[in-house]
Amino acid sequence: MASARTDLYQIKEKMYVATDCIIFGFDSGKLKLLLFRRRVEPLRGEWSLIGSFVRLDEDIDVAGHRVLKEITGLDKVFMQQLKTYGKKDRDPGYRCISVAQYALIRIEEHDEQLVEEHGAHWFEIDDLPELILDHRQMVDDVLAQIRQNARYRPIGFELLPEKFTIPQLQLLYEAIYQKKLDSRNFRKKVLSLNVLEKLDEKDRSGSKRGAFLYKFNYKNYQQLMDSGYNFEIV
Amino acid sequence: MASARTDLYQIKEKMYVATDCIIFGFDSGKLKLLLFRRRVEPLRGEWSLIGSFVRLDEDIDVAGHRVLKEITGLDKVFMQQLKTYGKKDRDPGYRCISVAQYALIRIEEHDEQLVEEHGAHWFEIDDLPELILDHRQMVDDVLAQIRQNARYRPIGFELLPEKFTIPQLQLLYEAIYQKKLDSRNFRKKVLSLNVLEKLDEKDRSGSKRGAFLYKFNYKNYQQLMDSGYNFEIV
DNA sequence: GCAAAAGTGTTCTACTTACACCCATGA
DNA sequence: TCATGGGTGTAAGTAGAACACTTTTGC
Repeated sequence: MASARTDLYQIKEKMYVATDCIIFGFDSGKLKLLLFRRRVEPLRGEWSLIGSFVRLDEDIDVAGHRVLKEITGLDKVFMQQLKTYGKKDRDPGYRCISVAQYALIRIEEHDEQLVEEHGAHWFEIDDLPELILDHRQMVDDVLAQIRQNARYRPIGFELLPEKFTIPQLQLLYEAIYQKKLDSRNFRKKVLSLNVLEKLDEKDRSGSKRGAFLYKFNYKNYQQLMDSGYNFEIV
Repeated sequence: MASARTDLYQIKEKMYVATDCIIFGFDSGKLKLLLFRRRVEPLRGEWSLIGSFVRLDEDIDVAGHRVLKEITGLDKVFMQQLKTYGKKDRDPGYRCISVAQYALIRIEEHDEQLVEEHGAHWFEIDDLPELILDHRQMVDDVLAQIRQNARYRPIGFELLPEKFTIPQLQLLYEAIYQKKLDSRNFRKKVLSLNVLEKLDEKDRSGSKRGAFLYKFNYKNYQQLMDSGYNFEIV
C-alpha cells in the first residue's frame, strides 16, 4: 500500500511554467487592458495577454515584474497573483501551466513608445478582441476578483495618478462596477474612511471650476485595516 | 530591441510542479487540518501538508483530487485553489513550484484507516506542529482566505454533515472566526437567507431536548447569488 | 426537579440610500 | 451670462448589535 503511494508521489515530470500578466490601466473614464499580438508560433499574430516563461532561477512574481518592465518600462507596480491555469491541454503542443497575475498601473506613467515597439495596445474592457487559449477566461476571472476586492481593499487608488480628484475616483469605481454612483454618497463614504489627504491644489482639466486633488494616505489605511475595519466602498 | 525581447521570452526551462492540499475538517467544535509525516527525502519524517507532483498528463485540480482520494478515500469534495508558491529557492535541491489547494471535507465521511496508513493526523488549527518549507505560510494564507470567503460564500456547509443543526453551524462559524457569536442574531441571519431547509428530524447528540436538523438548499443559494445579493454571515 | 442546550423578540444604533440645489469658473 | 462640472445636507429606511428568559427533556 504505502509503497504504491510513494511510487505515485515520486513520479517527477517537469513542465513549462509561464506567467501571464493582466495589465490594467484607467484612462478617460475607461478601464483598459493592455494586450499584444503574439510574436511566436503557434498562434503568432493573435491577441494575447502578455506573458513569458518563468526561468529556473526566477521567482514567479519576479517574472511578472520582468514582463511588466519590459513592456511598460514600469517598476514597482502593484501586482497580485490571480490564479494558476493548469489544464493539461490548455496549451497545444507541450504541457505548460500559467500563473496569471494582474497589475494595476498608472496609465500616464507608462512608456508609450516601448508599448508600441512590442505591438501592444490598450483595449477598453468591454470591447476586447478574441484572445488565445484560456486568456479570455483569465480576464473574466480577474474582473470578478477585482470587483470583489475593490469593495474592501483600496486597489482603485493604484490605477490613479498619485494626486487625483474625487470625481476621478468615482469614475474609476463606476468603470469597475459598471454602474452610476451617487456623488454625494460616494464622497461622504470615501472621505469618512479617513484615508484621503486633501491637497491645496486643484485639477482644472475636468472643469472650469476645478476639483481639489487628494493623495492616498497609506499609513491611515494600514491602521484602518489593522483595526479590523470592514472597508467597503461600493 | 524586439529580438532581444523575443529571445528572453523564448528561454524555456522546465520545472517540477507540485500541488499541496490543505485539508480541513470540523469535529467536536474544532476546525482541524490533516497533516502527515513526509515519507521522502529530504526532510523525511517532518510534518507536512499532503502533496504530490503534478503529472504531465494531469490537470492540476485533478492532481489535488487524486491526492485527496488517496489519503481520505473521498471523491467529489469541495476543493479550491489557494495560491501558487513559486519562490525560486522554496524547495531545497531542485526548482519546484507548488499550487496550494484547499479542501473542505465532512470529517465523519473520511476513511480513517486509510488516513492512518499514510501516517496522517488531524490537528486543531490553533495547535499545529512545525511544518516544512513554506507550508506554514500556506496555512496562514488559507485561514485568511477562508475567513474572507466564508463571509460571502456558504463554504461552511461543506464541512458539516449533509444534515446539521443550527447550533452546529454556529459552532463552525465560531471556530472559523475564533469568536463567540450571539445565537439569536446568528439564527435570525442564516434563516433569513432562505438557504436552509428545516427537516422533521432532530439531532439529540448535543442535548436532551434535541435540535432540529437542516439541509442546505443549493438551488436557493444559487438564486440568491445570481440576484447579486451580498451574502454575509458574520 | 434540575441541569443543559434549544429556541425565541424587541429596542437601539449606525449605516445606506434617495434626493436637489448652489458654487466657481472660463469662455 | 451661461454652460459645465464641483461640491454640499437631510430625512427615511434598513440591517446589525445588544440583550434575557422560556422550553424541552433525560437523568
